Amino acid sequence: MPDAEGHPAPEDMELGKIFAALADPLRRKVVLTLLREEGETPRACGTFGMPVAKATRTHHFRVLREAGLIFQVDRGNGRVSSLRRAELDRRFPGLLDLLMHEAAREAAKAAAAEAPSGEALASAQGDMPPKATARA
Amino acid sequence: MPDAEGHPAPEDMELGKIFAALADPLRRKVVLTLLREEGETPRACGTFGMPVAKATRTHHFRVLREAGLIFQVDRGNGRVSSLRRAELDRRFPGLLDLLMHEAAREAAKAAAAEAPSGEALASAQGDMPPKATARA
DNA sequence: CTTTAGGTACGATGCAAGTCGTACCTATGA
DNA sequence: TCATAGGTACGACTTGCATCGTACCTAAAG
Repeated sequence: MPDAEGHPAPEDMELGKIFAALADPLRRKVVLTLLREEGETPRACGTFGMPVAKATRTHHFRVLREAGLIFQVDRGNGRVSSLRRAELDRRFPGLLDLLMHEAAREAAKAAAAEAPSGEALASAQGDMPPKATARA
Repeated sequence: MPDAEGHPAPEDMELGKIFAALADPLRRKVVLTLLREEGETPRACGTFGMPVAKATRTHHFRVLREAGLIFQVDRGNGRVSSLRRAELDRRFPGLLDLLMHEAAREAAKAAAAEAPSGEALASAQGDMPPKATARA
């Protein structure tokens, strides 16, 4: 049962909603960013560089929140979002690793596209060790 | 690059399409069925018990095929579908485990709803060992 | 060869999702 | 106090998705 702010309890999270939320590339990027910056100073909602209007941004964050992926809390003026990592790892083990794995793969592919050294290209085609060698 | 029948190569599979395909409960059920019956005699398309019309079934199978989740091949009269398990395990490691884990959880939850023995109910709330104790 | 069963193609429809503009609310800061 | 920045609520629009009926195709069965 969700709380007043619309955060579902782990046992109420639905895989269908999780998948639907992560099907959108913008929302996937937000989760990835949160995943990478875990432990750092929490980000404000509008600092993710989403190329959409304010209202659309609110919509995307609501989808992420109601699916159970992120936790939002008011902080003075704005509102900060954080990944519900521990709960997600329990409820959907392997989900976040899947996202990280794909992000690493895409980063390697992008690197190979700019510096086609053959070696990087080959590793971009298959699977790769969890080592993100992004270049930008 | 997809082949003539619309099967994408592993390196062309997109996580967004995979998530979008698996966001639908009917399609998720098909993948789960294929996953459970791996190695058995291949199923025909229409034997999955989908409560939809023929045209709708074709649509769902096309989404699964074009996402890269299933492989379809004509066999005489009908057409049989099989899970692209090896390729999926390489390209998206943990994805199928995630589906199996959730299926086991839902099976345990359904069992607890009919036989509330307390023990099964407690295991249905948290995580559980990969042991599907479905009852129907 | 005709029938029949399994699937696809095409077009139509209803609904949900992504997008935006505008108005409104709430803290912070001048 | 007033202005401003960060977010939400609401309504509207557009696109895509799930659904279906119908027509058509192909192979097995008779």
